[in-house]
Amino acid sequence: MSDLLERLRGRGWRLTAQRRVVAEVLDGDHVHYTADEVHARAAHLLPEISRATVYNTLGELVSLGEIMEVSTDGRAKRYDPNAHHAHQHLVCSQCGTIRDVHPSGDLLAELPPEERFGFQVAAVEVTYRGLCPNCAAG
Amino acid sequence: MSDLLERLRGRGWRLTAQRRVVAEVLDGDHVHYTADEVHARAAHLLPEISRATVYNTLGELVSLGEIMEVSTDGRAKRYDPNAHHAHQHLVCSQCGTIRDVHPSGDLLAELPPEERFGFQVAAVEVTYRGLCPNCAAG
DNA sequence: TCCTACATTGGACTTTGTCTAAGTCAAGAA
DNA sequence: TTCTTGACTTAGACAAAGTCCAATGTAGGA
Repeated sequence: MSDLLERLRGRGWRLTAQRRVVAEVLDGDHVHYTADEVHARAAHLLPEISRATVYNTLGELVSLGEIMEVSTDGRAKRYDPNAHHAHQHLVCSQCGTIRDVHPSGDLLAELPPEERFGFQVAAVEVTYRGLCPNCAAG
Repeated sequence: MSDLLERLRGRGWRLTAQRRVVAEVLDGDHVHYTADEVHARAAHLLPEISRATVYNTLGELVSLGEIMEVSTDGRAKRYDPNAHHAHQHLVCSQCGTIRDVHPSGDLLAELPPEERFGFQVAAVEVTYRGLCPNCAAG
């Protein structure tokens, strides 16, 4: 994650305490927090940090390609720090747990030309849904 | 669509003017309205209809499996009346236009067992993103 | 026709996110 | 080190999308 801060400084990012704690909160591989969760965790490290700054910082990190926005439930967006490796998501329909997964095959190639309606198709997002082991057991 | 109303009555749905106009608005194949758009169009046919009723009715139609919720942009959910035929969505990243598409292959099968983490995977949602012909031309 | 359980209504409320004006501060210049 | 300046942060107002509730209305069976 210090890599991240270095990279961002290299791109002219002014390095503030607020941005540092947001980056720190997002450190870790299998984390998909909402903006509010990021704010709560950041506030634990830096109590005065404001919601607006968290939203701003998340937005910048998305623009810079350092994190990804994921909306799996039509409610709050979640932020996925694992942006440098292509992956898709597996979501528990009951508790909402999210896991990063790697389907086989070329998902983009599965949309035949006659189903593209002249679009220049650039990306594909896949969400698998089902019951996680915990919820299936309960 | 009168089929729909018959089916719902068969399931004990009380048939009110409000529900009738919501169903009427959703009639048509390639329509993906937001709740607000449904409300606006329903109000054109039945001016006193309230937002709460539109939300209630859409929610019931989703539960009954007659329409599908689609959230392609992290903002308002959209409602897809084409719920009886499996399909996925192709979305223009610029103007937001949505088309129903039919990828080849078995998308569910592309998630290998070792990538399922014990989940009972039941469904897969795919969103293709790109520029529609109009936006690509502009 | 009457009854009643189910449906509708409007408005308050919640959640998620955006915007703005005023104040603060990181980092380069001197 | 201190100064300067434009980028950054803040609190709170605002907006969009959706939920909830108590009061009222009504579809459809008896």
